[in-house]
Amino acid sequence: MADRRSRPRTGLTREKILDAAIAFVDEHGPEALSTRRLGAALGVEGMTLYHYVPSKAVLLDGMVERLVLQAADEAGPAQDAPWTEVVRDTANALRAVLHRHPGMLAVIATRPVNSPAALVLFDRTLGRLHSQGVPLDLAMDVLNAAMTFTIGHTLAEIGRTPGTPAAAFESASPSDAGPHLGEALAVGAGLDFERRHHRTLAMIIDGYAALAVC
Amino acid sequence: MADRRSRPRTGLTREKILDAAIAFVDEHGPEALSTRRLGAALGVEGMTLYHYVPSKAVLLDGMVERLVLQAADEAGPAQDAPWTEVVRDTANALRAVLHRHPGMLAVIATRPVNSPAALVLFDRTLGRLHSQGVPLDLAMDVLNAAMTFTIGHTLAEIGRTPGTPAAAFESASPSDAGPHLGEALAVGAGLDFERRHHRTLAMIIDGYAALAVC
DNA sequence: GCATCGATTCTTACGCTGTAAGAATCGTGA
DNA sequence: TCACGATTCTTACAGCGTAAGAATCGATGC
Repeated sequence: MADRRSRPRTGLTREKILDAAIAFVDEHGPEALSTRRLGAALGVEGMTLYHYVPSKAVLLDGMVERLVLQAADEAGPAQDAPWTEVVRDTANALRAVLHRHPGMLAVIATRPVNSPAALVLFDRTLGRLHSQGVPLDLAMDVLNAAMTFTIGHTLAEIGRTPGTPAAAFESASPSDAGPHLGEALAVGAGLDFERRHHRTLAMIIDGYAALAVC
Repeated sequence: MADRRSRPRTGLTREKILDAAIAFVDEHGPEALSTRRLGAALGVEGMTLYHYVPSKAVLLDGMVERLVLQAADEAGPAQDAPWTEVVRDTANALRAVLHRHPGMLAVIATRPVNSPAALVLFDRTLGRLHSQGVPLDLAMDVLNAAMTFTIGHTLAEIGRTPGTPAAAFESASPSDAGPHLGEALAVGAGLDFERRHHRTLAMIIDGYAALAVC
């Protein structure tokens, strides 16, 4: 354990940098993230970060991976739950994490999740479904559908441009939205995103459950 | 019609700029789009664009709006089709447009679609569903679900980082992907994205159709 | 034809970005 | 104590978005 000759002077770590970067984009938006500003938030010059992370692209990938791992932890260790619950939990955990880190949505949407850790997680979930008799191709499809729907839905729910924190339709007043949309908004339709997500997710899962039985 | 005293010297137009910008991101990726480079592609200095578009943010919004209008045109004028067909056509048209302009995916995912034109279109589709007896809140939900799923699904399908044109799992060889994912890929599962999109979309639509009947 | 005017384009400049290269600094093992 | 290596900072460069103003061009009024 003495392979490191000297210790960091400020306790800086790749993980600390990634977490600080996630906190930073949550507070200031992804477009405000720069090496110099992130360094300043960590009490360090911008170039110092390059000793821990080779480039900004890798930094962003690391942030995404951190979120994916967090979502996986959250999905809970209900190892023997029926696969429909597994899929539902996974999607809900992803949604919860994205809600807790709204600044990361634009990042995760713009960047493929190809990190080894993410693949391992995906594979593990795939295995859970397969062990319960779900054919592999259906397992791939229902997982992919649940995740992609969740990301798309959360994208529509949480404002996407950093300056526009409101959801897609909340910012539109009923007056300028057109007759039908205006009426729907006046009734309050389309604003309970959690309920809508839950309902559509159930349709997807039920649909694949019916396929898996046949 | 003589309110304009002088004519543009290179035939430049807001629309031409937006189309050139879309073509540019399709070819070089969204991160390569800069005012100077886009100007060069149009045979003009970068600052010239600011005479037609007030900022890069507005430029990006305009590009997204152009795509939305294009998708609406594509959905076809089957005015009296059953609402399930309307939803399906709308989602498929969106998917087709996104496929034709892969560089725009990151842009459209990062930017809310709040333009007046987009709202008018959404309202019109909402009205089509409502006139066939679909309650407004269900119409909102099924449209939102179909669109968000389509965007999320296409995000997962088409590589997201500009340097990574491959789909999410195509780049992962079966060997390093884990046992189950590896087996699934070896069988070729999860690669026919069009079929998968179509199938899950049908589940969503059918699910809401069942709700609308009750 | 010529002058004029306004629309269009270009030039310059500023602070910001990511990051390459190398110098400076500090904690630790010998 | 000394030297080494890990860590941090300094400097520099090209490119970014864009503010401000100068230059240029085409159509119009005389």
